[in-house]
Amino acid sequence: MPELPEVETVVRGLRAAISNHRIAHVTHIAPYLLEREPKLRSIAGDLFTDFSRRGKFIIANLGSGRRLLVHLRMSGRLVVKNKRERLDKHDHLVLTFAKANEKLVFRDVRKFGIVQLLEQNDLLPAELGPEATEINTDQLFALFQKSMRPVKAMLLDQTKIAGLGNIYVDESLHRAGIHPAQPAALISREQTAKLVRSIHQILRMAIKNMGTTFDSYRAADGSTGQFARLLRVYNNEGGRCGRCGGEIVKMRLAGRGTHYCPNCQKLTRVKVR
DNA sequence: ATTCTCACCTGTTAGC
DNA sequence: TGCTAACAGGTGAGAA
Repeated sequence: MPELPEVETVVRGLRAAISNHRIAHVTHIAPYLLEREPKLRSIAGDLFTDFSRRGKFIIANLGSGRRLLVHLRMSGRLVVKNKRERLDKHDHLVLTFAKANEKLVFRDVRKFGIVQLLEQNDLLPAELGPEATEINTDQLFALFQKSMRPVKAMLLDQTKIAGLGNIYVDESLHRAGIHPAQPAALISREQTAKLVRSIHQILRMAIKNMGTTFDSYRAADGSTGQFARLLRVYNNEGGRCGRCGGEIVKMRLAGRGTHYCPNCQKLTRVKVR
């Protein structure tokens, strides 16, 4: 569910709400979470100093020098609530704070999400490419040159470029006029430059709109993202293309539902321009 | 080495 | 109405 703009929005919300909050209690720990992270209880007494993001990982820096790492995967949520608010059956972890009247609740219907504690010198559990917000044409073009994989598969590969997911890949490719199945190595430098601009613009707008909520995604204060209404192709099968008036179609590619405009995103067998 | 498919888990929706 | 199958914002392991 959450991609870079959603995760960034959550991180900003956490930063504003619970920076410098000391964790008093760790409760309602779902057994599956404790199995994956046996040291989870040891964050009791520690301090949330600040929050950051790398790709789709939320990183909570702790006073002890450790980091609490959260990945929301498909259906995870990290929401700050009033201490007295009732829990849901999918709330799998609750942190309460020493002074404030709030609690931090991790909810995850599908249980794909990850909560992990990193010691001071531990690396992130995944190797990540450059941030999608920061990648430049040289970097992306060099990646593209090396592979004939569909460009969509390349953009979804977090080890190559970090932060994009299914929504923003489809939106970026549409804005750049590139077919999702276009072999990466057949994309020109000029097209790559346009794609980089598209990625940056889409992500900037999505962050400004607090991300995209269809269903489960929520910001740290529980609010929904407003970017869904600005999507051009994602979830818009049968709709009109904003660039040419053509019909948006949906296909399956890289194992994912893929939305595009066949009229302005054409496959080419050779490198053009 | 690279790339693809499936599995993970629960809920919702489309189709019969 | 009720059942079943397919699908959902992600990614890791194992197979090809």
